[in-house]
Amino acid sequence: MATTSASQRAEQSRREFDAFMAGCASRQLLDRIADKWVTLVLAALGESEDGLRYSELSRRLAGVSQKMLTQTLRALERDGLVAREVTASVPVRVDYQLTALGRSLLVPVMQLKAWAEAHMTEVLAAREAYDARG
Amino acid sequence: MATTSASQRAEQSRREFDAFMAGCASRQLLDRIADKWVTLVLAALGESEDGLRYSELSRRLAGVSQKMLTQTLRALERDGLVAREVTASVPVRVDYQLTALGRSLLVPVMQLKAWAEAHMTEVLAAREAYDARG
DNA sequence: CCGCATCCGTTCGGATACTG
DNA sequence: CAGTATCCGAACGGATGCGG
Repeated sequence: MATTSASQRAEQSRREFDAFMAGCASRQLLDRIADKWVTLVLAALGESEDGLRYSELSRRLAGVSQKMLTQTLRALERDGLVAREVTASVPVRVDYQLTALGRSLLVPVMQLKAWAEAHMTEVLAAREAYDARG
Repeated sequence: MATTSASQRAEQSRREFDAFMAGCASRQLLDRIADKWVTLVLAALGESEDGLRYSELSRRLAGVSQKMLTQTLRALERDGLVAREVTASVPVRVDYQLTALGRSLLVPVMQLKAWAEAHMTEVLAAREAYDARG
C-alpha cells in the first residue's frame, strides 16, 4: 500500500516552499511584526520616551487580553526589540521600553503607517466598488 | 438571570478597543498586508512588469495552496491593489498585475524588507541569547 | 486552466481562575 | 501588580474532488 504518497507529496511541496522562503529573508521578520498586537505595542512604547509599566500598556491597549499582551511582550523581548526591567518591590513593578533595535524598526513601520493614512480612502473606495459589483 | 453580563462586558471592551483602533488608521491596512501570502504575491508581481498568469504565480510561490492563492488574490483585487484580467479562451487564461496603488504600496513594504535584511542577524542573535538564558 | 466547495486537523485568541 | 495555567469556541490553512 502506498500509504506514504500523500505525505511524500506534502514533504516535496514543503521543500520547494522552504527554498523559496530561504530566498526571502524578510518573511520571518514580517511574520513577527505582522502580529496582531506587535505594531500597537511598538507604537505605544514609541510614544513614551521612558517606557511604560505593564498596567499602563494594558490600559493604553484596551481590548487586548493579558494573555495576548504578555505573549506579545515576551516575543518582542526575545527578539531584542523591547527591554524588560523588573523592580523587586511590593507590589512588583515591571517596565518595558524599546531597545535601539526596536526604535529603528519603528521607522519603516511608521512609513507603512503613513502610506496607510495616505491611501486608506482609495482602498476603501475600491473595496466598496468591488462589493457593489458582486 | 444576568445572562447578558458577559456579552455586555465584552461589548464594552470592544468599544474601547474600537476607539483605540479608530485613532490608528494603519491597523486595517496592516491587517491586510500582514497576511501570510500578501507580501509574497506583491513581491512576485512587482518583479515582473506585465503581470503573471495564475499558474505562473502558483509555480513561483511554491508551497501555497490554490485556496490560499486565490483567497489572497481576491482580497488584493478587492482592495484595488491588483488587477485581474480574464482572457476568455479555451482553456481560460487569467492574468494578474499590480495597479498603481499596488505599486505604491510596494515602496514601504520594500523598506521594511530592507530593515529586515539589515537587522535579521541581530534579531536572531537576541533570540538565541534569550533562549540560552531560559 | 482557473477556481469553488467541502472536510478536517491545527492554531489563535478570549474568558476565567489562581499564584507570588 | 504582574503574571501563569487551563478551557474552549472560532478562525486559519491544507488536501481533495468537482465544475465552468
